[in-house]
Amino acid sequence: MSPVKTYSISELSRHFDVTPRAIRFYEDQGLLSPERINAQRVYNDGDFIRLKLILRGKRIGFSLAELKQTISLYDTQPDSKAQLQYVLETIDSHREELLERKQDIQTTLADMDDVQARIREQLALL
Amino acid sequence: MSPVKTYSISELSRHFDVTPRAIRFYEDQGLLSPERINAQRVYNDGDFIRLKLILRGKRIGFSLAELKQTISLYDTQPDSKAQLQYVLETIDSHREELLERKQDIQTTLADMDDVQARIREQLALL
DNA sequence: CCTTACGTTTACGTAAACGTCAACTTACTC
DNA sequence: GAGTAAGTTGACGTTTACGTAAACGTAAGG
Repeated sequence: MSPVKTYSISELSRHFDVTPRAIRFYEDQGLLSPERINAQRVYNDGDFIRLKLILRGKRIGFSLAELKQTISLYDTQPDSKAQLQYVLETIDSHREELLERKQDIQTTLADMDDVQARIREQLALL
Repeated sequence: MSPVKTYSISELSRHFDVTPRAIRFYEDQGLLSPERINAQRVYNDGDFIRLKLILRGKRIGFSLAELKQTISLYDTQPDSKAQLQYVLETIDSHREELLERKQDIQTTLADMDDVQARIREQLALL
């Protein structure tokens, strides 16, 4: 009875500005597994979000293999205390990586400030 | 007369934890051009810094081709007003890209917070 | 019924960024 | 001067992430 919103591959393709080929490739790699109606792929909101996470992860610099790990980590429902603890720690280590990359970006932005400041001085002398 | 500090390829390799093969590859791609003494590569402080920028740029997610552009942009001394203006604008567009990637990281960090919070709730119920 | 749009699989191609020999020279060290 | 370490240039191999073309199925519109 619940009317579930669905998407075709071309709708996703347009929405996220990626080729259908790329979306199918993510499925090959085990990152997506949409339903099928007559061999036709039908994506739901869960798939939509997963694709969003994939593309964001890619922009950040993670490989598809890493993203597969991460997303399955977020997806699955671990039950044992040990499993939950493990997930917490894994996220912590990912967090450190992200903070390092963020620091790289900050440093680069600061470098850009320096370069631009020098150029503006040059311009002032003309 | 100025005693210029120099480095061998293996010194750079150890310092930055990259293989000599990678360093030579960056040279092939026009990102480095060390001096030669008897066909042996000799790197100076400028090369040292350039390599540092290359590796940081790679971590951020730029391709070697992009880095070549960017670094040559920072290196060369543009003279005309138009050139200086062009450099300013180019840096601005790079800055926007970096801010977007930084935002991606922030969003991901926030997602991680959410997931961890939910996991801690789960743990509290055990 | 024909076309057009959209989708499918299979398979080979490709660009980027190195890894991995191989075969050789150069530079110390004993 | 023989050995060892470090460096050099090809040249081919490899992984990742798709692109591209071929050949075909399906559903809707005129």
